[in-house]
Amino acid sequence: MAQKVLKDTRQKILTAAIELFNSKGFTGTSVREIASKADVNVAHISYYFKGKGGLLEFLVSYYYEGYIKLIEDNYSLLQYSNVHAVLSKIILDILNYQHENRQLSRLVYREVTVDSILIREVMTTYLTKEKYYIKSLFEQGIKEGYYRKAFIPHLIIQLRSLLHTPYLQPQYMSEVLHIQSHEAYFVHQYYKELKIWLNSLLIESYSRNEKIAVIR
Amino acid sequence: MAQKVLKDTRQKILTAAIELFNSKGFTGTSVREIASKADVNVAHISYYFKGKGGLLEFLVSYYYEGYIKLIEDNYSLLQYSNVHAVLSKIILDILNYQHENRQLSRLVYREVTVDSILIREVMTTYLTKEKYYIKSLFEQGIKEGYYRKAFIPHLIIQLRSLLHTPYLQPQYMSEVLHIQSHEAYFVHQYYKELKIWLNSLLIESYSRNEKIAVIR
DNA sequence: CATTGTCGAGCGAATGATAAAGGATTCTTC
DNA sequence: GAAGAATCCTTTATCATTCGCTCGACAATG
Repeated sequence: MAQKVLKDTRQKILTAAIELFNSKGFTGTSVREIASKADVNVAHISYYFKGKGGLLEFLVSYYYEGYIKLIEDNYSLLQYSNVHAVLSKIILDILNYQHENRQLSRLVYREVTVDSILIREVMTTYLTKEKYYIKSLFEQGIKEGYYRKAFIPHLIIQLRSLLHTPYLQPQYMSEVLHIQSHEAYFVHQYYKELKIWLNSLLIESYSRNEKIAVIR
Repeated sequence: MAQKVLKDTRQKILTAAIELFNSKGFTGTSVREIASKADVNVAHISYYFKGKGGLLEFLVSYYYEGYIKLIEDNYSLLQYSNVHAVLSKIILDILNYQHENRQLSRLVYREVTVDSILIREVMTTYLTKEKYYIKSLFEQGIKEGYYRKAFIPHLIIQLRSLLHTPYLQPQYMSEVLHIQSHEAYFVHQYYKELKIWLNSLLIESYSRNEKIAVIR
């Protein structure tokens, strides 16, 4: 009877869980809190997600599915473009992806730092893929003479650090640095910074005349 | 009776707590686990630290006390040195500090990303100080013409990202990138990378002839 | 003796999970 | 389209654990 609810139960649980996991952490949130915030019966969480753990697993997988797809899509454009342009575009897309999924980003990046079986699985699937693509791009860039020689794993950790940290620490960004990282404008601003970092990898002759096109 | 125990109860609790908070997170660890691992009675935790929360508070404060002291000590050397040298030394010292307190670093950096009253206090005391010193150094560097003009808060978040992330994600470092960030050698290697980043802030004339001395 | 440290026991509250039963909806078959 | 079956969704109530914390007794120390 009555009108159909706008959000179905499943989606309401997800929304509430993201918000609570984001602000209180996974282990710091109880299923009753989630059910209460979602205005839903407690049993639904087990019904739809096989318990609290399954809920986190779903969220993490969902996040990294989109994250990896984004990288793969850009990587496949390599045949029509060049390494530097593709990397730039990946950086921009990841920033936007994080911006659109701010709460989810923070909780995923945080929970991924605890020791657990789930996390180990995530690393061997998604994060290994991420590494593969980024590594390939840097390798090609070096091979083709665009980028200076460097220890690639160190480049990867630097890139990841720079990309993720602002979205892992939004309260620090706003309350200490007074940067409103949740505003869309931040993405543009910060993207410029990361471009500078990426350009610093270019060998001098290329960085001078900007021979390499940039996708905008 | 018997011989005096090597570690006193208080210290045993701290050691166990660091290990458990590090691997399972604050809310993911119970006081009973800590007491059990420390081979100590549960009541001791409340007796010495006023409960589990007080234990975390102590650890976080302890960590940032050393962290800030390190920065302040270097900052005070500014009168005998120059901005670039001081910043380089701070980077190296922080890396070493994190290396010597690996488990504590990870747990502090993780717990600092959850919303809580404790964290808000930490930010307004320690992290504001950190920001003050780093900001001052960058400002002076720019004013004196060493560094290119830049938006300083963005420099700070970049520096912090690059410094902290490897110690926030040691499992990622080892299992995905195959970098043994827990070995002392990593500090030296990674320091070179951060020097490159810092040098990229130098304006061209300075970066070319390396006029500015580097503390080693 | 007074202070400090240690210990076991247990309190009340909260935790994650599920069984059982009923309701709602969809699908099958005629 | 109607009757019945099957599936899906929702609710209530409750289970067994585990949570953080503290009380009161006891031992060690100075």
